[in-house]
Amino acid sequence: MDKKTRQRLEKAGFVVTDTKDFLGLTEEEDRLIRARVALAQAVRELRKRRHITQAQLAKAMRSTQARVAKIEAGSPEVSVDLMIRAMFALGTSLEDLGEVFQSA
Amino acid sequence: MDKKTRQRLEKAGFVVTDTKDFLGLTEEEDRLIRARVALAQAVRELRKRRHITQAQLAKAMRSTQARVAKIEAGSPEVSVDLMIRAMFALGTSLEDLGEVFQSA
DNA sequence: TTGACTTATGCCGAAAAGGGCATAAACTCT
DNA sequence: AGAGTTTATGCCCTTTTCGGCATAAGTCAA
Repeated sequence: MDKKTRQRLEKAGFVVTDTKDFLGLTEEEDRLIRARVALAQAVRELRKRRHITQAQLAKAMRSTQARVAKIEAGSPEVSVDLMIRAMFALGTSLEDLGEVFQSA
Repeated sequence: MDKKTRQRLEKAGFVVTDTKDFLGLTEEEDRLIRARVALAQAVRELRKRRHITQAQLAKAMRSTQARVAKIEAGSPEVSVDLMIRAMFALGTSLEDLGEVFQSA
């Protein structure tokens, strides 16, 4: 949201905030969630770029299609470990994995 | 190990390899382990730089001293999630976290 | 050396995360 | 529209990971 829009909204009586403040997250929780969301997106984008289905990725990482769907959805019931395994199964280097966190 | 040393050893009949090949790890497994080791080291170094004990870090991240010891030991029974929580509790940014992976 | 402090290891029961499976929902192509 | 494919959800049971706790082992200063 740009500054002008924000000022216009605030003038109109709205309270403009971000998800972290709105949900009352600590800085640590916020970072963890941002990292998870970034990983989820990265997995989906990379998988699509490779032109493979969730089922194929699942096989490559010895998991299931259902799990991959949950990974990409950023479901809280999947661990960062599993997300990273997905990234590696897609051929991601440690270098590129690092960038995913940095872009979060 | 530098090239000269390696050649000397091979001439003497030794087989020089790395842990990945020796243990027969896949590329994915190797990357995951390297990432975990790098995280473990990063937690310990950062904690020491902050001059706090394992117990203090444990409290900050709502875990236990025993867990922190296992994190720093790179124990397979601790998840990457927990390691990352430790890094964040130590004040690490997403930017810096990314670098930890890249240096692995 | 002994006593405080810190770190390492092991065990337990509880909670989280995983795979397997079924099936619903969404999307594609003819 | 309907069949085929891909993705999303939910449930169950098993495995993994967790905190809590006790205690061993290591460190260091008095």
